[in-house]
Amino acid sequence: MALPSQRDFIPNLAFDSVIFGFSGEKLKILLMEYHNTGWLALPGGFVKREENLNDAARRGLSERTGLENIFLEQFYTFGDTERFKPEVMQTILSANGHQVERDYWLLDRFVSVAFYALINYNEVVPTLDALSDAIAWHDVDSLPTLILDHNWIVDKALETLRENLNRKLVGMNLLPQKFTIKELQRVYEAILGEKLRRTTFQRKMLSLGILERHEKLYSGKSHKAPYLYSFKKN
Amino acid sequence: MALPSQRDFIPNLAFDSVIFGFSGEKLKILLMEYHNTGWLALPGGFVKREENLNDAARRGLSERTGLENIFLEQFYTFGDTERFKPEVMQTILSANGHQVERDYWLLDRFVSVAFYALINYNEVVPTLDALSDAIAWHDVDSLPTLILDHNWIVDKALETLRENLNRKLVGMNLLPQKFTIKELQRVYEAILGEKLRRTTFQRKMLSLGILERHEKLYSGKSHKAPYLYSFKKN
DNA sequence: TTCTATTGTTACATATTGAGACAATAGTAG
DNA sequence: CTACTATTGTCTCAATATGTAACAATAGAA
Repeated sequence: MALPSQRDFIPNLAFDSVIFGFSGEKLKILLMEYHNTGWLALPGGFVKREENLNDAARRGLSERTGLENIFLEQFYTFGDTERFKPEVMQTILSANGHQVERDYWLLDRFVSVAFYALINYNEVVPTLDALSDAIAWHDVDSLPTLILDHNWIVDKALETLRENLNRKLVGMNLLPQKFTIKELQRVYEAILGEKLRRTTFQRKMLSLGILERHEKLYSGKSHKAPYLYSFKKN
Repeated sequence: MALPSQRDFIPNLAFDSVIFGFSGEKLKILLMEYHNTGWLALPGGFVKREENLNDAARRGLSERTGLENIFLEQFYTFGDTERFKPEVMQTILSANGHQVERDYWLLDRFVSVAFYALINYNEVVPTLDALSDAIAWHDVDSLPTLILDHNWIVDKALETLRENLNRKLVGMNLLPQKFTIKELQRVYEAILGEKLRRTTFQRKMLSLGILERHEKLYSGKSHKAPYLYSFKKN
């Protein structure tokens, strides 16, 4: 597979995406594993010369997950010189059988705009890119070491997610359209990393007036069935 | 004065700063006026090849205000293609007597990382840059039209400032070290754009336990003198 | 000494949240 | 069909936090 050409992209500028999903129990993110190195990294990409920055990230997200219309937001731009480790990209490229010149554009310094995305775990079909041979979900609370500053990027994404949880009612994007309040509570708990009180959470969510109540969900378990809810359209 | 050389900077990447100050009554920002055009713009600059992104913004801030150790934080990266209007920079350059080639690097597309800064209005000595002939404070609630998307950048900065006001106790950076609660209240009111209730505000601030009480401030007015406060270190 | 404007604090009503109690109910075990 | 269990939806009461107003203290002016 051909490498991306410098001519098509803005030099020295990249994006990386922290793609969050919720398994039903734990908060997870998607990580790429690079061929022959075992190295793990956030999915990312480059910005085309005639493309909006945010559209580039959305394109990358759709290429990796097959999903459109996803919650996606930038949260920080990483531009420290310590990011500049040409030997990392060099190794990844040669592990893929690519010989490049010392001044090849991908070996240069990159400033990376970081985004976080919230998606419905069950709808995704993770798809590889040219340099990777695996893409998989990993628990955010027990991540392995990632390349460059990617662990730091994930930490910052989580921090932003926590801050935006109530302010932007962001939790909804991690669930299917219809869900129980218990499931919503588990999402909040996974993001905040702490247990919440059931009755307080239920009262709080219902009092916001943003939920629409639907039919009950019969799980087959021997207890009272919870109602399903969806978020009101605007 | 010589133009910046492409060789020293990362191409296609800029930063812009929304520098907030508080006059005692109104929230203000610093704007540059470009020579011979009357155009107004946010102070900004470019990132040196061996310089951290955040350090570049801090350098630009210090060049414009003479201040070090300032509250400075990035809040968004603007990367839409509509930003790309080479005729704007072209006009600014020729108004300054610079003839440049069509492919001159400053005429290319730029993605701009935007920062906001909070400074003590009275300590600043606004300083010009190479292309401008005025730098001055402007009321944020009655801004003129700025070049490119700079009005939009200011709006987003204000929005971020409002969101961070309580969360990060950011208001303190706009005041001198010692201040009265009334002055602090005026800062909050200017940022939020609404009147606050005196007693509630006073109780709230004191209950946070972040203020240290000092001597009284005798203003010469005929009424009870308020206490001066400072923020506790850490 | 009286008066005015403003400050710091208290008091009470109202709203929000913490913590637990309780009835309703879907299935399971007898 | 009845007793039992786990979980849900709702209510109650206590503990906090906030809105609103009252009030005493006080720095200077008249």
